[in-house]
Amino acid sequence: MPDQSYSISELAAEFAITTRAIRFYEEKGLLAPARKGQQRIYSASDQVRLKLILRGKRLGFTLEESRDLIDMYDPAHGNVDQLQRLIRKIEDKEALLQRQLRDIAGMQRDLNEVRQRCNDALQTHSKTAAKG
Amino acid sequence: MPDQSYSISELAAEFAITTRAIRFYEEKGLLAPARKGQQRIYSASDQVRLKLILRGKRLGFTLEESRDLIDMYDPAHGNVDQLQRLIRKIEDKEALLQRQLRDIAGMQRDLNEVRQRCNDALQTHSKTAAKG
DNA sequence: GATTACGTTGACGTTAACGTAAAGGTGATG
DNA sequence: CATCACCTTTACGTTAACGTCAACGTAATC
Repeated sequence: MPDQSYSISELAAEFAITTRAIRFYEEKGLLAPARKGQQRIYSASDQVRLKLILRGKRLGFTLEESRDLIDMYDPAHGNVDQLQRLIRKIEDKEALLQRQLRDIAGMQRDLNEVRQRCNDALQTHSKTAAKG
Repeated sequence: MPDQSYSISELAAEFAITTRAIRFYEEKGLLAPARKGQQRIYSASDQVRLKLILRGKRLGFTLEESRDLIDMYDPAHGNVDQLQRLIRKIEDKEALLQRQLRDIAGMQRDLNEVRQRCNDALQTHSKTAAKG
């Protein structure tokens, strides 16, 4: 039995994107679904790849970056040289993620500060309304 | 004394971007530097705004989103209604950041797994080389 | 067998975020 | 005063990531 399969519109619905986007990802080499005649048949691993693409997007990665990242998953690692280069790429990405963590922390601090000021202002408003 | 001021190329150098980009941000309403004749003079607060713009970019925000975010900082909050809407926007952004945190964590797990496999493969290679 | 629902491949349009000249102003310097 | 080094505006070019038709195939259904 084939593990599981999806039509293009099923995947589109599941991830709330358009079929056009899915075909576009294929055009860019991020997906390579099987075919049944003309029609695309997506496997479970295709679905996972799509999930990874969208996660990459949420983190601000380009499709090309996501493709590179996803390509790391398959063991296309031939020789030692390639493996070492792959490790360097991984470490680069990890450094980027570290920076994003710092950026998020900073932005969270800033947002909390603004919210605090908002709440203070609301307090003032309610007091004014009560006393006025 | 004016706190501190920068020319456009000084800012560009500091943040490793082009002057074109800085002017573009102004065109889009994210910056509004003072002028000395024709020339732009950037204040310390302009420099901070630019820093915030770039942080937003690193987190995958569009310039418009960053502009909205940065506009929150100034207390342009008039009435209660506006304050409450601002708080909702803040909470939306915070939810987005939470999701990014989860995404980053997931990607870190994935990268570590791939790195592990790489290292294993390298081990195998070195053993083969030693024995061969 | 015509409609409906789903799929396909082009191909052109659009938006964001700049890049890249072009053409010129301004102030110090050899 | 000519040459830099820096600045200005205007304007067209570019890339990514799709959106939006158009024109068509196919399979089930009324």
